[in-house]
Amino acid sequence: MEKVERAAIKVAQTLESEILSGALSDGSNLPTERQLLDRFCTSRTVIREAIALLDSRGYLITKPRHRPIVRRPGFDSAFSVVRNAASQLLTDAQGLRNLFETRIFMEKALVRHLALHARRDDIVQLKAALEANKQCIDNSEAFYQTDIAFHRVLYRAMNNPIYVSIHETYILWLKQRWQQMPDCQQRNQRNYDEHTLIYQAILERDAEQAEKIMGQHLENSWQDVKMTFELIRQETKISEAATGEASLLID
Amino acid sequence: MEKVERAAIKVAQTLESEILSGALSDGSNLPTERQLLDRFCTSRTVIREAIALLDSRGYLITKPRHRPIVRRPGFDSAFSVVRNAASQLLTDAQGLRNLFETRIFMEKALVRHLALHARRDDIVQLKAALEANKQCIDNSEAFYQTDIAFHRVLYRAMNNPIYVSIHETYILWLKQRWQQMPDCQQRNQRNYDEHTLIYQAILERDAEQAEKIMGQHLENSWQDVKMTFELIRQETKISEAATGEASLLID
DNA sequence: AAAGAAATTTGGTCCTACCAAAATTGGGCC
DNA sequence: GGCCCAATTTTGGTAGGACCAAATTTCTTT
Repeated sequence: MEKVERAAIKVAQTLESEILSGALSDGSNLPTERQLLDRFCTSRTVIREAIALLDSRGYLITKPRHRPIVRRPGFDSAFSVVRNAASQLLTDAQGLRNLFETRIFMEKALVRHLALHARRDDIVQLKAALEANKQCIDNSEAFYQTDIAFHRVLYRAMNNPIYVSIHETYILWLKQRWQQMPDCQQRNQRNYDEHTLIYQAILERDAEQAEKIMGQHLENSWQDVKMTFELIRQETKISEAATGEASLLID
Repeated sequence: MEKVERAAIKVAQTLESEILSGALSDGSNLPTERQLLDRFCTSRTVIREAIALLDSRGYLITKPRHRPIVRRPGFDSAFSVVRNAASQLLTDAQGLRNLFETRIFMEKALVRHLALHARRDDIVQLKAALEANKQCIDNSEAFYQTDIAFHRVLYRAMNNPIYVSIHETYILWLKQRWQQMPDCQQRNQRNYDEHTLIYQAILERDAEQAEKIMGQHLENSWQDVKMTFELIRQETKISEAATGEASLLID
């Protein structure tokens, strides 16, 4: 179509189609830059630019001094791109709340759906996840993992990989927040209890109840997240005050 | 933290923080590469790499032979990144269905929410969108726009910009499909009727009914989308057959 | 003051070179 | 033969210079 197309884009498109067609198989290494340079009869600049492009679109995963690894993109890679793009929005309290709100909305809808349409197997998995969750109440790290696993069952039950990717993205976004939360066995217990109530509501096919409990559950979680947020604000305030003093001294 | 960090990343981070702080104001041009080169005491290679990075993360919009334009990212830019990343998945029938399924799920949940919590203003906007929709039944292009506008009201009613971005992304993904649909006034009429039923259900605060109609509405839409998909498949089949004949002739 | 021509700047591409980190090779040892 | 460690080669990251065509700016002309 367009004759004036940047060279890197053409190379990237060629490689992209080879990745999609399987000529470059998933998980294998990309040829070295000098090999590609040779093959495409172009400069290393262009090759490296093309690699950067493919990386940004999720066709490759690159580590600083290593050969790029080919990755046939799925929905997860699509979402891995948003992760970076939105990362900055998570430092803003309102942005994070907006995001968390969509999660609440999503999971409320999920449990409603499950309460109405859960199959036997879904129930079994939920039960198992709940049990694993119970075993870890006294271990915050392990509890966090099983907590995630419990929620993941909800997404998985949709039988559509996109939901799983969405869940993983939420987790990734919230991970840094969780790492700043203090250990609190009481919180674990509360979360477990709420999980149990959700499970029971689904078991009893009570969509209203399931949705309601999930709403409460996640609003409670939000309070935890918000708390870490305010902790940080206090810290920065303190450090600002400190630098303020320093500047006074300088004056 | 890490002493072994790629130079381009450091430059990108510096520029990123300047964009976020407003030192580089939204809409303004980035300094020329040579100016940046001078400022950061590094090679043009690194500068260009940093620019590519910022571009891929939505902090800049670049046109081939022009200065990059600074863009303070919002949720929409975050989603604009997914648009590219997922575009290839839309050529796969299963991928598109998975995507459409999430839209159905989302909008069913939206109308349920609206039926339960719509405020007077939301109703007014829905009514207006519906009326505009009605006026365009005989004009597919205009109908398409008002159709989108009607659904957009649902997302907007959540008072959270993320929902709007999600909607825009769905629209963008499906746009190319719609462009391949044949004009069909009958289809417009059907869609309008369904919109009306949804509106009425919300008006009557009948969440179940609203959700049900929305489900039917979007499943019908899916049939339209799917149809365009099969049209393409037939065409490629035909062209393949043609090339097959050609090769026979060559033999 | 507006329009057009000339000069300058800038982005895209190419090349060469260097260094440190990986990958590969080659021994030497068990 | 198989395994581990050192020497060697290859490779990715960065620097810096060069060239061209497209953009931009400056200057001239009307």
